[in-house]
Amino acid sequence: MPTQTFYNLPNDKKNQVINAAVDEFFDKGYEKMSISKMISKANIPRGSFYQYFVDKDELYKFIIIEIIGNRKSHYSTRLAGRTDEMKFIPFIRALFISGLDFYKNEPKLAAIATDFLTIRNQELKKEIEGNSHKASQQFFMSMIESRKKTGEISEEIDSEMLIYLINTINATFANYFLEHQDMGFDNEELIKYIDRLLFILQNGIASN
Amino acid sequence: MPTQTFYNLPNDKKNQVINAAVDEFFDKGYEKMSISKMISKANIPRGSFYQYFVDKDELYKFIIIEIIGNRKSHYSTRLAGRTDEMKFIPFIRALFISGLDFYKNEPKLAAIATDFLTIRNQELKKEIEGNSHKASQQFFMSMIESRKKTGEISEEIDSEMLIYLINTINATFANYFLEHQDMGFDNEELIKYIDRLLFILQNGIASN
DNA sequence: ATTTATTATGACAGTATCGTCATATGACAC
DNA sequence: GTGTCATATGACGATACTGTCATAATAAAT
Repeated sequence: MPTQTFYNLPNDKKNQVINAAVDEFFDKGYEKMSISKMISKANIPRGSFYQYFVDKDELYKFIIIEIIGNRKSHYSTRLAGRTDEMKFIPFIRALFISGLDFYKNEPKLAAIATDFLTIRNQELKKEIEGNSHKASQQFFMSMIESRKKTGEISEEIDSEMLIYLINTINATFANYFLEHQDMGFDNEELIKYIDRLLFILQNGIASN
Repeated sequence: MPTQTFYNLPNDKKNQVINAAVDEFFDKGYEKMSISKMISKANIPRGSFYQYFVDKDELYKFIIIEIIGNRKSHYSTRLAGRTDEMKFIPFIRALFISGLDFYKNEPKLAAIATDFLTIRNQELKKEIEGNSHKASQQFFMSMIESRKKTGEISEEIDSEMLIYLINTINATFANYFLEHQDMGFDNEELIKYIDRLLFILQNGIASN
């Protein structure tokens, strides 16, 4: 995380650094991202960077947790209120669609967030995931359990596996956009994809 | 791909190079893998390497396509014969299990193959995927279509989306092992996981 | 005006990697 | 034993990046 010095900076300068860092991480990914290049993009002297951050990992943590985390929660909190009333599939649908929104409006941040899922530095990854992972796991779990009681979800379903499946789908959806950015999907089409997927999730593949 | 010089090498030396390359790619992943380090592991002089391969990408292609591709097909051809008689879900089950086998018997190769799915060099990725991608897509497609005719799979299912879902699950299963290697799963437990997942795929989450 | 604390700056040493090239070695042919 | 391939070798220049440190600039305080 940044030093106090960084937080004390005038906003303009802070944003220069943040924007350059986001650009670099977006371009090169965590592994290949170079502090030297980001410094010259941000137009700050080398020494200054090391006054703001200990090293690349700290910069990365800052971008993922503070910058992306905050931006992301802005999208997902729209959902948070209404979860109790919602049925499960519509909730998942809303979740995926809010993911799409994030991707459309903040493509760079979304791409960095997706890249984060594949970084090889497991220690760093776990440190960044921290408790947020457990929290979201528990949130899903209690939601699924309650929907089992109302009969919406079959008791036979393995809850953990369902969570895993949903996260998986969510992650690869994001990946899919990354690799097909050129195709310029429109929103309607994307939502059709989601609905086709949710249909399978709801009904399974079997006839009747 | 390698030069003729490389293919002319005595097997021992060839294997030295292959093993060192596999080790390095396994350790560091495509992005961070260093030719210098692999050279010294393989105990060959720097100049020799450049007599065998143009650069890292060519070495990578060789490892993914020739080394891993061949090894992998060894596992999947066990399946290939019986696909006609099999029902869809048992086929997918067998597919996942053969994936597990590959992972258990060739963990390094499997990890490299998984890492390959996440490389950022899209051009290289597509070049390596080449036609094999299309071929497997078509194979699945015709299988699904035929199972729709027999009534095993509902006509309402979007075939393309189903393929996507299966590939997704397959890929993240592999990822899951990578990140939890320490846990030393036994085979039975793993197959239980697969069955729980397939149950969802078969029946959906809805009650009845 | 001096002192004190904070921040800025960029030259520098250290390290890692890359791809090349001139030269050496070996094997086989005539 | 001379010539001709094919292969081996490792020193080298080029490039890129990292983190540090001595020094300079700035602001605020007395």
